[in-house]
Amino acid sequence: MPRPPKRVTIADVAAKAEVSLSTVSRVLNGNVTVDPAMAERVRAAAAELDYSASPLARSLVLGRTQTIAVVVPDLGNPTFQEILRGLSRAAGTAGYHVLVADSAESVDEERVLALTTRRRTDGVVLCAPRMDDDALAASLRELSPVVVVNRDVDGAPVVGADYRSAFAEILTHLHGLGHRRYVFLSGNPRSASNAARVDAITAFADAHAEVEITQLPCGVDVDSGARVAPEVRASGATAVLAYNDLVAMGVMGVLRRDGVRIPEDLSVTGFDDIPFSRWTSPTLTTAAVPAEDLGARAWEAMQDLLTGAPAEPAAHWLRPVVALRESTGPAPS
Amino acid sequence: MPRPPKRVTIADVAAKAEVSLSTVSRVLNGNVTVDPAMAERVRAAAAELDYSASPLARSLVLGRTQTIAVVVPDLGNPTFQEILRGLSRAAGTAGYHVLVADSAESVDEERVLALTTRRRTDGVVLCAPRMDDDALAASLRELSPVVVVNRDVDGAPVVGADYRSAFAEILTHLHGLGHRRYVFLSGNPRSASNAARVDAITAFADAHAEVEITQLPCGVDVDSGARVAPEVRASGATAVLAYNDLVAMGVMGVLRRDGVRIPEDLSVTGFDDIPFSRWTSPTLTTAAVPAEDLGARAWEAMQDLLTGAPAEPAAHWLRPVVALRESTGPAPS
DNA sequence: CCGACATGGGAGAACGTTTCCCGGGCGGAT
DNA sequence: ATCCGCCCGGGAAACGTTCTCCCATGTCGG
Repeated sequence: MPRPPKRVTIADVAAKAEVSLSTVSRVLNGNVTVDPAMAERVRAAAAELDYSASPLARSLVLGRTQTIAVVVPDLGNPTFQEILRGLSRAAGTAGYHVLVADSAESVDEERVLALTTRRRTDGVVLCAPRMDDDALAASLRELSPVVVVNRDVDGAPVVGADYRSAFAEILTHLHGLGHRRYVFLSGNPRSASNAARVDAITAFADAHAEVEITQLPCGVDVDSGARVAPEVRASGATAVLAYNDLVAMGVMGVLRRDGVRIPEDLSVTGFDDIPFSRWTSPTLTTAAVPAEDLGARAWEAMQDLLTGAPAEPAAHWLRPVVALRESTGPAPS
Repeated sequence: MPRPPKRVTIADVAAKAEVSLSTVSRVLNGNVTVDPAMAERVRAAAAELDYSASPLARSLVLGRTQTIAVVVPDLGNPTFQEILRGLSRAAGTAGYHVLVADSAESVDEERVLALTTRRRTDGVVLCAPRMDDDALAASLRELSPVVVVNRDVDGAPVVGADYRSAFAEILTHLHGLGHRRYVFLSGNPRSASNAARVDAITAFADAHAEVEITQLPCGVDVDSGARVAPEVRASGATAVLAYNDLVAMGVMGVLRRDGVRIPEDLSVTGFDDIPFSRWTSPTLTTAAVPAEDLGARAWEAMQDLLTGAPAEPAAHWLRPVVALRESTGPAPS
């Protein structure tokens, strides 16, 4: 007898307990009062048959799936991973499941993924969406309820890190150390968090006529940082603003190998405060983005939407905290 | 008129195209031949109404959800993240969705998560399950189809990295450099990948009577490595086998600060070949675990199960490749 | 003692699909 | 020309729930 893969259904329980389907449902959901003896019989039967209601059928009739979708541009990105982690754990404790989709940085994929995953879930969290403002605005309507992470937009609750002000803080720190010539190693040009850094730079340059900030297209990983090291030296800048810690480490690695002293000859800053930044030599000045918190907050926003809580599509901007370490020092005279 | 959130259903399409529900379904699924004119009418109506079938209702009647679940002990772990990434992308291109669950290293959670997520999906991928052998064997039966990653077990396809032989290779490398006294900084005692390392060590010690290997309970992150640095120095070993790259970096950071020269005084090895290991000073000898590949392979195994392909519950062990770098050198005489 | 009302359980519709089963129409063969 | 068979499309069952309606029973008050 190989396998009767017949799942046990509510009808089986009803038959065993000698009651109607309705009663089984009532007992198991506990909404209304049922005769205690009967209820006990039902519970016993359910336990004996190891019955649990089919989530599918349940979802179909109830119109909710107890699941939310998360669309991420790249699951390999540590920041998104942490956001996902925070989100997943928060949602998990609330009894919700998480469907994750990796758009592989493709704008088209992102749109269709959001749409298709939305249909099997109760809501969507868009992580740093890459699509342009118009497409995003249009999407938000059909995706509702939807929460957006790390991108400023109207029409949905927003949760994000305030890269702009954290980056400004780093700039101010360097300025205070006497630096006047900076080079910024930029990341993904279409990402909002890159734009936020550029904003901070522009504002800073406008406010301080004496500073000169050049931008160098780079990338987001260690290898990218290593690659641009020669250009950094050639730039003549005294301070390097890396897009993130990985880039900073890449550039520092090569520079040190070439005999450049950090921070005596050149100051370097990172961003994200990944664990290693405490252990590089020199240790890295950077800003800690509360990514896991971000995920948890995103869940809260989603939960509010789901439970129809007071409609306040507000934006929550969490301020990264800047960690000053050894890789920044006074500008060489 | 705020919102008639009435979803467009197959009946709407049928009405608009003036055919029966059955015909709409037939046209849209394209299984059987339908009168071309009729089919065109149906397609036009569907397009106009922007109709797409409810995945829920579809799943209910079809008995499959086009979704698989992945249960992971900790989404914060870079290895699991990469596995998830590979898995997610592979499944995505095959039109499958991925439900992810973080068990937060809890054995109980792991079991119930696997069970509940299984019910809303077509199969489960268990990543490095923490539960004991008996519980796992029992679970496998009720979870089927199921694929297990990074843990050796009967009763399901297994995909994993061969930590054991890679670790053995590192040991052999150090032995060839003249090292005889080793200290191993162990990770999570209940994880299978830690056990694999211990296996390799035991076998190596058995085969080489002259070597002495002590174990030091440590952890899996940078801070843990930094913490045990004093004990490492006190041990008198000439080679340190860190559980992974993070630990290696932690311990190297503190040792170098204390004036220990690496590799002249002490050789250090890591594991995982995270991107930074190429950029630490000295660069780190380690082994590259093909985690993303692992995820892709896990999907392939699952797909075979799903499509009822030739039943070969084989185990695929991917061999990590060892990268010899600057952190290992001849034993001090 | 009878009627009114409360209470609790059963029957069945609904959720939105897919697919089985037939019936009807048409073409080919005898 | 008639019959047989084939093919296409419609009706309805099925998937496994929840929930609304309605009826039956029991109780209490007049």
